[in-house]
Amino acid sequence: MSKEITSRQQDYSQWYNDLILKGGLADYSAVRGCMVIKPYGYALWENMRDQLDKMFKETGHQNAYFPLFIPKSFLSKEAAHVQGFAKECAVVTHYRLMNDPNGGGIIVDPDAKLEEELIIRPTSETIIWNTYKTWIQSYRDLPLLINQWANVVRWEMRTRLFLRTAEFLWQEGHTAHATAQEAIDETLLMLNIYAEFAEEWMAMPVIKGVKSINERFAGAEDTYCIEALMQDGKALQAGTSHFLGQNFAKAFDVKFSDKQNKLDYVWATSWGVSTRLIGALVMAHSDDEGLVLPPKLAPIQVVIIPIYKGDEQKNLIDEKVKVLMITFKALGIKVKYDDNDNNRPGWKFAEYEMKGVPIRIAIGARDIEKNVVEVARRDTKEKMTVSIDGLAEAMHVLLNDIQTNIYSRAKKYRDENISKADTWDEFKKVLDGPGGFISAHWDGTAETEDKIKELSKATIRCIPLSNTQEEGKCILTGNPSRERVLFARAY
RNA sequence: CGGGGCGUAGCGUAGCCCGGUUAUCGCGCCACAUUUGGGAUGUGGAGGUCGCAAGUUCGAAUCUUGCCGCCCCGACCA
Repeated sequence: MSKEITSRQQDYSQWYNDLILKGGLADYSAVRGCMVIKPYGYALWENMRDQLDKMFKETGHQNAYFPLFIPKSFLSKEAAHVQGFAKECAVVTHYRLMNDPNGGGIIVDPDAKLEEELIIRPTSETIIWNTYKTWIQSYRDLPLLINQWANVVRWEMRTRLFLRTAEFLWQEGHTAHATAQEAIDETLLMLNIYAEFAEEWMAMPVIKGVKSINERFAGAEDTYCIEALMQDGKALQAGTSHFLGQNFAKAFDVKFSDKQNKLDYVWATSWGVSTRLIGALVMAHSDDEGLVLPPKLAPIQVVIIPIYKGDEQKNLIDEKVKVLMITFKALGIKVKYDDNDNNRPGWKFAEYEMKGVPIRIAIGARDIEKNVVEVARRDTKEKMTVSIDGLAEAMHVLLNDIQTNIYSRAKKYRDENISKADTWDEFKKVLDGPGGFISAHWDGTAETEDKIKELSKATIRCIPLSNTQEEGKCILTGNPSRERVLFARAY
């Protein structure tokens, strides 16, 4: 009983932290707001990254890499952009250290002050558009479809493991197009890729929508997003895709000649998802026993645990498992045989439950006699006896089944937690009760949105893309409204 | 930045109010043995700038002052 997890009901935040720390995904570090991603957590990120990368490449994007440092003057070229990020920038002012002449150890050399300060990128639009200026002259250079996998820094006041860290890993796509329509199509294409990834790989249902002006990315014309619902009834933005119009092209003077030799500014998009997705994944499926990972992303899909008395039995099991492992791997199943004898089976059972491994197989001498194994699935905690013949195929099917099951479970929860509210009282009642998404009328003004946020801490998560038009009255002001939007308290 | 909590071995803790042997206990770690179908047991062992600094005192984990760090809640945000 060395690793107790706080229950969700007792303290949801603590539960979340326990899962991350005790599940071996990450650790706190010596640096405020920055975490260490441990091998198991990083393996999960690699799986997510690899799949997304594949999807980006399938849609014609290429990877590139731009500098970590952004000259201060670049950031201020797009007015809205700098306003959005100025308050959370880490700034490099010097380039050298020296021994303190007063014996105080190492100090910053005052003579080594940079002429122009460098900002550690909070996002890379500016450095990238400064570069695109030199890459784009003609419509023949378009579209330019680039993605970058990188780390970025945002000096957040309050941080949380994976959900909001001062430094985080992400990908940022930055594309340039000849027409507005093409850029809008790209924005939506990437939004759909994010949604597909969230639903099919993370098994996490999301709502696609567009942000209100208040919630829009700094420098964008339109911000699209996917919004997911966590088990505590709070929403989480899982990915964003921005139509940037010609804002950055104008700020960085990026023009191209069209077929008629007419000069025009190019149209831009940017889109990103981050290690925050790991936080989303954790909160979407896990329970009080630990993580529950979707098979498609789990670093370990099947763990095999031997149960034996003495070397003779152990050897027998080893032989059997060796053959099984080959059949598992042939089907592309990520399997681990844990025959470490430091820990007994019971300990391992608990440990792999904590780590969210989708399937656990226990195999002992008496199983081999009967040509069976014990299979336990993490999502339902169900145990069953399965024949060794065709085991890999059966597990392959079961992994798919688990993937589908946790998706349906999450979707059922999500759907049950979308409520309609037509009055302020109803609205507050849901928020202070179960939470979740609230579909409500809003008069469309930023002032009202701010007021609602101030009064209820709920924000407009998005205006769903497939929204039905419907006459109604704003829940706060009673002013006329043409459609409902989704509110929630959010991470 | 405001509110709350915390800092003692890798982790979790007792001791602090009321200063006084060698700083408590559990987990983990190392060795050996017995074990292995839901977090094993025994025996032996290693491991400590009590967050940092100054002060009070014969004597400080304990009292005083200052500082630092972390976590949780809120404002900011992906």
